[in-house]
Amino acid sequence: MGSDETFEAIAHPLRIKILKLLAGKPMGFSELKRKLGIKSSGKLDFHLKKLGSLIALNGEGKYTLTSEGYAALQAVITVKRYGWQRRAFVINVVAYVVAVAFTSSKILCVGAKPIYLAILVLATSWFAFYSYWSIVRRKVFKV
Amino acid sequence: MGSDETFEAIAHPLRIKILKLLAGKPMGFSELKRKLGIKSSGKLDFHLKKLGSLIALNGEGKYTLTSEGYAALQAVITVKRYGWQRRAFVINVVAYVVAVAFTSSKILCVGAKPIYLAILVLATSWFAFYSYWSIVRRKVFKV
DNA sequence: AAACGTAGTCTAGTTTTCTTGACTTTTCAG
DNA sequence: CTGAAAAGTCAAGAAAACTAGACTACGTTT
Repeated sequence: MGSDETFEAIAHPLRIKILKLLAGKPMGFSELKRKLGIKSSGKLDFHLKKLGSLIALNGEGKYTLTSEGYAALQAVITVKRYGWQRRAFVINVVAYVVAVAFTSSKILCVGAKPIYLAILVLATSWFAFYSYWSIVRRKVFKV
Repeated sequence: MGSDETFEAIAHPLRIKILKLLAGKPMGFSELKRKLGIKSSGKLDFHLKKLGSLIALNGEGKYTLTSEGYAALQAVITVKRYGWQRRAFVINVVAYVVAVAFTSSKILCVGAKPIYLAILVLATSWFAFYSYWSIVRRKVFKV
């Protein structure tokens, strides 16, 4: 499934709902129909087919998200929450902070002096500020 | 522009082409028409309007990408190249490695013993392996 | 056997999206 | 001033997306 088709697959609200429901747990045809509150079987059939390789049937004959479907849903949720651009920034900062915290704890374990921790904290602040500033300067975020 | 509308805006191949062209340089109406190889003005007009806040007119009356449009295009390109899921993984690992490299250099500057560097390298390997493994185990990537 | 629930398919019609082509308006060179 | 190119607008038709509801098939319950 190319990206064109993926974007098209999630361009309809009902299909996003389906992805969200299936992220909760695998479901059969009728259960989905009930949870979505739709009366027409044809309608559900139509949209399930549009979802293509984002969903699949498991051994018990229930619909599940494929890895592609799970990832597409994550993308929708992230974009809804942060917008397209903020995403990369948030992920980067969080990853850095986690990494530094982890590193700090390792360093402290072997009895390093607190100066190293201070340096890490300063480095983190600098990294966060610099990242933010460079993004602001490039006017990447909306105002 | 909400994410639903953004997904819809880029759900058509021609509109993705327009974004790509405008990423190259700002263009006027006729130049876009020529580059896209379409004869109908109405068609171009229609799709430009669908793109909504992803594009805007600059001072010279040429169409340009807004920050939102640029970000949407980046998303399309990234999805095309890596798929939905690999993206977050790649960003995280790269961010971690950069962060650790940066931290290492700071630590070495103040004359720390090489043991700290070794710990960082081990931690990095562990982080990379663990991330990869947890993703593989959850079958997030396609095979 | 009859009724019920699940899991759909199929068709026909509605709505929305997309495309065409004719038309307008502005700008700018000759 | 005139003609041509740029930059659109608009209405109408074609195409695609969407929906409703009837229909099938199969296994379970009564």
